[in-house]
Amino acid sequence: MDRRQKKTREAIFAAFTSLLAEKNYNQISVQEIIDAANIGRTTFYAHFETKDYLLRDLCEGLFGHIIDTAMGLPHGHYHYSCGSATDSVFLHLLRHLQENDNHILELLSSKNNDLFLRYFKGNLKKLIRTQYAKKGQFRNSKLPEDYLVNHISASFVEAVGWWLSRNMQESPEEITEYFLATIEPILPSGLISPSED
Amino acid sequence: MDRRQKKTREAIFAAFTSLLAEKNYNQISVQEIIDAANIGRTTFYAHFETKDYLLRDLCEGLFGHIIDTAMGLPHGHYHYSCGSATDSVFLHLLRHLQENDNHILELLSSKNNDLFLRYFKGNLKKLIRTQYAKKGQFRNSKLPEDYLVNHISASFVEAVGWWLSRNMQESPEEITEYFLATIEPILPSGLISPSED
DNA sequence: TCATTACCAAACATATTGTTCTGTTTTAGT
DNA sequence: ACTAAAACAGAACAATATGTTTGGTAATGA
Repeated sequence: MDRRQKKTREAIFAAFTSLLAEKNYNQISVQEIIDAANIGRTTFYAHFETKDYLLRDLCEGLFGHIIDTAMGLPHGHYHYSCGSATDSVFLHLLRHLQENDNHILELLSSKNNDLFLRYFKGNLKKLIRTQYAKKGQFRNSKLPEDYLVNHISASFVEAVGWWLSRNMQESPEEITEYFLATIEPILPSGLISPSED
Repeated sequence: MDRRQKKTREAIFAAFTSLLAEKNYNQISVQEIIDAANIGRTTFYAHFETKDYLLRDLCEGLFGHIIDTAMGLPHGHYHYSCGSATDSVFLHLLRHLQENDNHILELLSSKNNDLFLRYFKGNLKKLIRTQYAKKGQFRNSKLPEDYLVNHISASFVEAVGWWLSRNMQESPEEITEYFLATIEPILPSGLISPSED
C-alpha cells in the first residue's frame, strides 16, 4: 500500500482517538478530525465515507487484531482450565489490553466506551464460538448455544468494562478469576475441558 | 402541569420514537424531530436543551417507570424462587415489556438498541441491588458485590437483547429460565432465598 | 376576566456536511 | 532517472443543521 495512504490513515486514527479521549463520539465533528489530523478535507472523505465508517474501521482493526492473535494461540496451551485461570485465553486478552498496544485503552476508557465495548463483544463472539462450541462444551447445556455464546461474550466484556471503571486496580488474574467464577458453573462440561495433548 | 406542555412533550417523544424505528440515533436531526412532531423550532429547545437530553428523558421515563413498578411489587410475592421462574420479578419485567406499553418495544427493537439497553441496565442495577443485596444474598460470594450487581444486570439486559434479536419467538417464561440458569449457580445462597412470610 | 405562560413563525449568524474543481507532490514501476 | 498514476492540499460550493433572538398569538389556570 502507498506510504501516503498509511500515513494519513494513521494520522486520522490518531486524531480520532485523541479526540475521543476528551469528548463524546457524537460531539466530534469531521472538521475537528480533519484539523487535528492536519489533512485536507478532500483527503478525509477519500479515506472514509462517513464518521461511522471511520469508527467501524478503527474498531475492526483494533479488536480484530487482538482477537485474531488470541485465536492464533496454540490450542493446547491456552485452554479453558479448571479453577485456576493461569492459562485462560481470557487472561491473555486482559494482559494484551493492559499492555495498551495501539492506545486501545484510551478508547475503552473514553466517555462513552459502550460504543467500543460493543464492537469488542462482536469480535469476541467469534473467539468464544471457536473456543468452546467446536469442542462441544455447549452440547450438554439446556441453554441454546447462541444464547450461551452471547452470554459469555457479554459477561467478559462487562468484566472488562467493570475493570476499566475502577481504573484497573485489580490484576488481570483477579479479573479472570471473577469472570470465570461467573461462567464456569453454567458450562456442564466446563469444569474439565481437557486440552487435547 | 400545563396541558400544552404535556401535549408537545408527548408529541416530541412520539416523533422521536417513530424516527428511531427507521434510522439511527446519530442520523436523526433535531429538525426532523421538529417537523415530525409538528411543532415550532423554539418550542423544541424550550423543552429539551439538546438531543441527548431528549434521549435521556425518554429513557428515564420509560425504564424508570418499569423498574419502579417492579420494585413496588410486594416483596413476598415476587422473590427469587428456586428452579421454577414463575414468581420471578424478571418474568414480571419481561411480561411488562411484552405488553409494549409506551411503545417501548419500538425503541428496544430499533437499529441501534444498545443505546436503550444501556439505559435499561442503568435502571436495572437499582432493582438488582435492592432485590438481592439487601437480603444479604451476595454476602457469601467470593465476588465483589458491585461486580455481581453489574454482571446480573448486564446478563438480564443481554437476555432481553437476545430475545428481541430473535423477534421474541420464545415465551417470557423461557427467557426467564434461560436467564436464571446463568445466574442462579453463581449466587451462593441463591438456590434458597426464602420469602419472608 | 386577566395575568401568565406556552406556543409559533421568521429571521439570524454560525457551523457542518459532502462534493467539485484545480494544481501540486509523492509514489511505484520500468 | 523518467513517467504515468496516485494521493494530496486548498479553496470554493450549495445544502443543511444548529441554537438563539424577536415579536406576536393563543391557550391556560386561578
